[in-house]
Amino acid sequence: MEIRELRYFVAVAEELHFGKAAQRLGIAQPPLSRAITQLERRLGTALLERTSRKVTLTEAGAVLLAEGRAILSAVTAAERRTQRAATAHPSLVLAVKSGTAGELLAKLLDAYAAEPGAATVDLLLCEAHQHQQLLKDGEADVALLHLPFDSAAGLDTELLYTEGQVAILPASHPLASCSQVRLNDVTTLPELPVARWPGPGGSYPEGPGAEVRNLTQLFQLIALGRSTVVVPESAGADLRRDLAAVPVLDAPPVTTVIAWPPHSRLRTVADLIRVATCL
Amino acid sequence: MEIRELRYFVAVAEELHFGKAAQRLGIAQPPLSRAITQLERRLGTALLERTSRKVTLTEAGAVLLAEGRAILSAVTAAERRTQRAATAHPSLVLAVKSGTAGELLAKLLDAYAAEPGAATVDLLLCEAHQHQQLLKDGEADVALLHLPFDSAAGLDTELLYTEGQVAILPASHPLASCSQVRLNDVTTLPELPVARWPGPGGSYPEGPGAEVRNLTQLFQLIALGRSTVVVPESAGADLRRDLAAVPVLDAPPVTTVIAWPPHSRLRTVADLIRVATCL
DNA sequence: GCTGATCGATATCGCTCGGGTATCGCTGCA
DNA sequence: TGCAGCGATACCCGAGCGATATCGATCAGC
Repeated sequence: MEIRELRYFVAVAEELHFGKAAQRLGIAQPPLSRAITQLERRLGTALLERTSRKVTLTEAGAVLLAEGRAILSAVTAAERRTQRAATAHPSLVLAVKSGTAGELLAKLLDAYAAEPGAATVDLLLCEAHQHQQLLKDGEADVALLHLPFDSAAGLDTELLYTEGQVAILPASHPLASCSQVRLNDVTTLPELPVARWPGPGGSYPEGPGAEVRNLTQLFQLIALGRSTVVVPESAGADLRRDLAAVPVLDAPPVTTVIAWPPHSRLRTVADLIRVATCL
Repeated sequence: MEIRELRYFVAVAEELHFGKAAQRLGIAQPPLSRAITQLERRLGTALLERTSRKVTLTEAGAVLLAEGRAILSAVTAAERRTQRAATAHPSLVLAVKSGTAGELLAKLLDAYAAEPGAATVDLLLCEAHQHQQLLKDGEADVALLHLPFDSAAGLDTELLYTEGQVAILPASHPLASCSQVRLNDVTTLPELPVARWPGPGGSYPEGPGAEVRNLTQLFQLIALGRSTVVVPESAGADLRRDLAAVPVLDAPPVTTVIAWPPHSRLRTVADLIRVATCL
């Protein structure tokens, strides 16, 4: 199986249309048809059911689509990482969500900078849920992420920090004076619907709450008495005066982990991980 | 970058000899030289330093070797999994070390078999440290492994079971009557050197202890008063009469996890994981 | 029920490129 | 200094990839 064939197959499997896939690939349709047929012959199994009106994936095709996407990511990652390793002083790209525990990050960067032979660290600010793809595509070398919100599937991780969650409420709200609350107390307030974040696909889940993209927006809304949210303790530190943070007893703890692709052998990555776990 | 080029590069990088690599690949040396040169030109970076006497990897080459091996594994895995998905009733291959907690495994298999739409489960008995490669090569769909002994790098895992460790001693040994011991007490007995297991490479670490491959061999040795070992509690259950198990207070706990490749989308794997975590 | 549009498959051609053999040039060693 | 080992280069041939033209099947609309 060759990368070219895989790239072609993934295009067709995603478009479910030979013509459009060929256009996307910048080739004509007949060689695409032929390449897929040949791939099927090599594997000895049908990947697509085609009539002249509709193309659908077989079971085997669905499996190959998932594996193929991962392989294509790995290939672009390999190319990028190889090229970056060839530069004179390769920098280290650390992917973090904007809003990641500022103190931890500052301490980490300081401690690593003090290491002998430390590389320049480039921060790659990304949206939530994006870390994983950045690491798999080779755009980042290492990331800080928050379980269970972010997925660490297929990544190596080391635990850095565990914290509870707090509810952010308008300072004037009756619950704001409680010393602790339960999840149900805050998620079921009809006057303060819990805000919604974009999911992995970038689209918002259904619900009554407002759609927000970042903490500033969100805190504004809460201060206006229009919403509420449950966030990790560190995100609720240093609040505006008109907001209050109340520990939520039964919210799942949030774990900050440092994550990297499993076959990374860069000394700089290893150093950063060592420093991070010793903080 | 094409798979063919990657396969060629990995061969040369491993052999560090164009002639031998060409032989291993079943092609002549000149096209191999040319393919590597072309790969270097495409990536815009040198991968190998060559004189007419010696070939060495550059930094970039070392990175590409690591990434390339992973990609080649992923490709063979994709082929295998695609072909298996095409069979009428794909079975589920579960990789376990011989000696894996028998009771847990039996319960798991029983519970899964009771699931509606359960697939046949093929057990793939493997050596320690082999699981990971079996999953990455697509020979197994899911594995039971023991942290921190086995590495789960790049795999998704779910925790199943945590247990302490016990020292296995001859029943007649003075320590055998203690209710608990410390690691130091048993690992520093000059008359009973701790047995050695083969490492990830299949070779044995240095040390005074005997080399063993399985528990039966080992228990035999211990009964003869020639060795001792620290193993998870479950491996020390149902011992021969001439052996004793003593809890080791400060040995790290052993965690049995179920592990699977991160982009597995097989319903049968998902079912097995669900059953396993609900045991 | 016919007709045209849509879409994947097939036929055929030209050219690129991968693989082969022969040979060169460099290097370390006797 | 001559030889052996090894990678690079030169050159040739055939497989395979991509393009164009065309076919055949299926569905929509009148």
